[in-house]
Amino acid sequence: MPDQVLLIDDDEALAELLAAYFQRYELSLLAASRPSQGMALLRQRRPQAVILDVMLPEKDGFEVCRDIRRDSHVPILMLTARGELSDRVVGLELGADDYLAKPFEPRELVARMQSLLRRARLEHPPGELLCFKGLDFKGPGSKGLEIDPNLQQASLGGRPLALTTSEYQLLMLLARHPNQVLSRDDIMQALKGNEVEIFSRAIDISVSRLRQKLKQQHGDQYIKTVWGRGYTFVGEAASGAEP
Amino acid sequence: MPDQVLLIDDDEALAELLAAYFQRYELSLLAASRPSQGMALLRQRRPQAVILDVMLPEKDGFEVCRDIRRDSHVPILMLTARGELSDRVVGLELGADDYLAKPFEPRELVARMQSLLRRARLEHPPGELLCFKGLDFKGPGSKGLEIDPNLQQASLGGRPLALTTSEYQLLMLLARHPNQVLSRDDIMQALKGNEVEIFSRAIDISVSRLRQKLKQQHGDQYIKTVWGRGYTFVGEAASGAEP
DNA sequence: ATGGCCTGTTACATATTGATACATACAGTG
DNA sequence: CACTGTATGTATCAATATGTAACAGGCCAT
Repeated sequence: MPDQVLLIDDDEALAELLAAYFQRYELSLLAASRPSQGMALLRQRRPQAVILDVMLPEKDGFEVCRDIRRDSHVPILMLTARGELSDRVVGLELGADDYLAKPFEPRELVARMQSLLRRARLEHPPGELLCFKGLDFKGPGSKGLEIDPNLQQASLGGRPLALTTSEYQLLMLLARHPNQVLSRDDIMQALKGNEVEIFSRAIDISVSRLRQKLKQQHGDQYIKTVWGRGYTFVGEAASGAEP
Repeated sequence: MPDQVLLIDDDEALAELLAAYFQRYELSLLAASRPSQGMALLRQRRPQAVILDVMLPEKDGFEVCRDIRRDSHVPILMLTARGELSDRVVGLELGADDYLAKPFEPRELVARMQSLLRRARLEHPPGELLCFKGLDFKGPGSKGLEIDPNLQQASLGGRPLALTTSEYQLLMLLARHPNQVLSRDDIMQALKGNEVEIFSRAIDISVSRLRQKLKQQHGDQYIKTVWGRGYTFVGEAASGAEP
């Protein structure tokens, strides 16, 4: 079953062109020329991704993006006017996942769309619980760290952690790559998307906050700093249920 | 014996170019133009690393990457389309170890490959605890030196050591080559890569600091100096868990 | 608007690392 | 053995990287 992509753009010619193009890559295109129609299709057909033009009748693409984000995490690729970098920044903040400046090569759109779809599929390993052994060898009752992607909920030693969204995402990212160094850049890319400031301590701060919440009476931590390179999650995977 | 690297890419010209280039750096190249061929070579020849293009016939590089990861930890360097940062994210999810955007300088590919190979040589098979008998024969309670690659944690006499990243790496390197002289150059290569000053006392200083942290009341030390040649780790391996 | 939460920035405290400098150890010389 | 040139040990300093408290702006639900 091919992935379905919803295009919201009033350019009918583009819609036809893309529909033909997408077929070659086993993608099926749903086209909506107006936002209201797009939102309706989104609810009815549940596409795997959305392509959203910035210039639209009724309301602009940013508002539509925000509307979509209110009740869906569907990947959104925005078509921005040529090189409007500020558009990209705004879009980012509203939750878009990628951008492409008009005019573009259809091939590039397909490539980026495939990339988005891949990412989305990867990020939704349905229901798989991530478990790691406890680090404090003294306490026998400790159940270690558990991350539940369904509930977006992590718990330590059986007690739920009150993590914010970004803290949860950071923990998830790290935990899915145990014993692997992730550079600040990698983390930025994964969490924030492409357009990011080179110099920022944002990641350090997030890690610091996450560590504090993960630190119950342990001296030890799941997140280790690799000086000059980045951060690493250390932890032995534990099978779902405890013996 | 040179390291063998497997290239999976349908660009024959690139394969030839790289083969010639690699020779100069004592690397040998195995080329496969299709994923199926690549997987076969991977099983037969057991290369030390893999270079994987994203755009491939049959199936894309991401899928191949995932396939490889199903039964191998071999280091993978992915060649991504220009600037596709989201590809980088996806690759990360799938377990690739490094990325390079096309087009690239062959020299850069070689550099990154050497870095990957070095890292792979340094790394210990996951999960295996390195244990050495205690050196102080007076104290019977001593549990000696233990290095846990999972937790990136070394402990002496049962007490965890507070080692910095580079101290831990140095200890790991030495301990993985017990009773073998490692020159300062070897150590530099292994820990820092090629981009280092020829003449530097950095290693001596690191060894000095590591020795201080390893020196609990012992007069004796795990790390011996071999005058004019380098350093050696002396220690009798002890079986994994002690009662 | 108001207040609370989330998140990034600024600013400063610490930690890590390598260079310099000097003390000491070693090997070779007479 | 004393002397010399070189290698090594390590204290101290400086540059850079990281940790985190305090602050501020944005967003959201009243």
